[in-house]
Amino acid sequence: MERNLPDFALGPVEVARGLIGCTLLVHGVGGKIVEAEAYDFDDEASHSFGGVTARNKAMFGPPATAYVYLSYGLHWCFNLVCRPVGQGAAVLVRALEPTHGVNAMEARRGTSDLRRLCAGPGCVAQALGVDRTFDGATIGPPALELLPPTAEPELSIGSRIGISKAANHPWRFALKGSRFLSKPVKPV
DNA sequence: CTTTCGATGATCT
DNA sequence: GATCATCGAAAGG
Repeated sequence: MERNLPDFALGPVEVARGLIGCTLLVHGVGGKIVEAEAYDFDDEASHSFGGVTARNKAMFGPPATAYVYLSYGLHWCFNLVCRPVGQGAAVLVRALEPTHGVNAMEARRGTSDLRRLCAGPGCVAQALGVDRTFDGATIGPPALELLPPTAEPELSIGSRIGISKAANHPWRFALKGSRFLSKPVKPV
């Protein structure tokens, strides 16, 4: 059964689920998405909660564009914008299984530990060379490519991590059994 | 294996 | 002035 890219006409929870198993490439470098979290438009934990600001305005742009922000003053984090249009819903890409351009990623990350190369949102952005210049960018070659899964992924589902508000929603999705996750998914 | 903590700066109140 | 969708090193079991 052939799988497709997630339908960005759907909300962030469906898109986050659908992104697992897709391949994300930035200028040809990246890997298979094994972990993603949904941030909805009416979600207290979402940067969009409370309306448009200078930082989050890309979240309110068209679906299938990027929202990139600086976390803790140190780490870039990469999101994909979803419907509803103009409401600020997005999916945070949290971990990849490295497949393309491993040498480049090792150089950027300063490690050759394959397992930790893209294990966490800050690590993903660093490995792929993502920074503020990608904020608001539209998905499409050559800079930003998203390829569909080659097989039906089996999922693990858990609560989002690293947040203090609205932490109870089961909006963290992962490829079951992957050893490239930022953290294990707690059993339901 | 786990928990704790410092780095570091933009953002928002 | 407080918070923060993080990371990695260090210390403890």
